[in-house]
Amino acid sequence: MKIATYNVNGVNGRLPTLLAWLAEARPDAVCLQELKAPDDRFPAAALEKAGYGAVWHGQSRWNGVALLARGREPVLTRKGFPGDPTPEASRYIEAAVGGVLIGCLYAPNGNPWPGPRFDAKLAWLAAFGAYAAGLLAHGVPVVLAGDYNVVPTPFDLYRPGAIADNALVQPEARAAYAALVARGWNDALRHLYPDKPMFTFWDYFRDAFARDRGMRIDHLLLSPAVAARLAGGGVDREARGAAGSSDHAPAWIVI
DNA sequence: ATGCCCTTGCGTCAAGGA
Repeated sequence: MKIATYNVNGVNGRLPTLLAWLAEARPDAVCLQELKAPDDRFPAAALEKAGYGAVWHGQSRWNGVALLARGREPVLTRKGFPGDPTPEASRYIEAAVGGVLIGCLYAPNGNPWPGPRFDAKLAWLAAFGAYAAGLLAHGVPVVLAGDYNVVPTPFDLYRPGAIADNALVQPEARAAYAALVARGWNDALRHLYPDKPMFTFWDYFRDAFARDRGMRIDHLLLSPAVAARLAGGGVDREARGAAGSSDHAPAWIVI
């Protein structure tokens, strides 16, 4: 079973590139973030034609998350999570696919730092961490995949010490992510590739992708039951290089 | 120190992104 996460940066604007990637990569389950579309403009028909069932939690202009499943319908378990400090923002959707509970998340960016938006990011990450701890306690197979908007360590960045005033690299944000891993969530791609950066994002500025000035901010965290079955993973960098691409690349695992 | 580039919306610019 191949499970992917992809911040599409506009699901309608990117629909052709999304469909091309789905046909090429053939993931069994996909977490999408930054739909930038309200519920009634989610392209469910086009995705169904491509062979994917879907559940979604949209929002006009910003945020928005969805879960796709190839050849079946995801079994929706929740939109949003208990304790979310900003439930009006569509940042979480969760569904069961093929016996695995999958949480698809889009954490707040938190810029500019410092300030209220960064404080809101920390509050969201703390609340999400508490919810995730509850999932772990159930002992069921869970994958929490999405755009965490955290560069976990300097190694996950094109140049250690770069963008030091950015919300994505602040110690408090890194501590929130580290706390998830410390509680028992397995950072799948870092586990598989301890010596490779595995960037998932390159900004649109300054030819960042061509110069490989990237960062790793999209993560798949696995509960112990899933981590024990981890068989492989990667980042589809070529998707980032396609014309009209999102600024993120898909990241994926196989269990 | 700043902007670069890109998205969506009822829009001719703003706000958010990271």
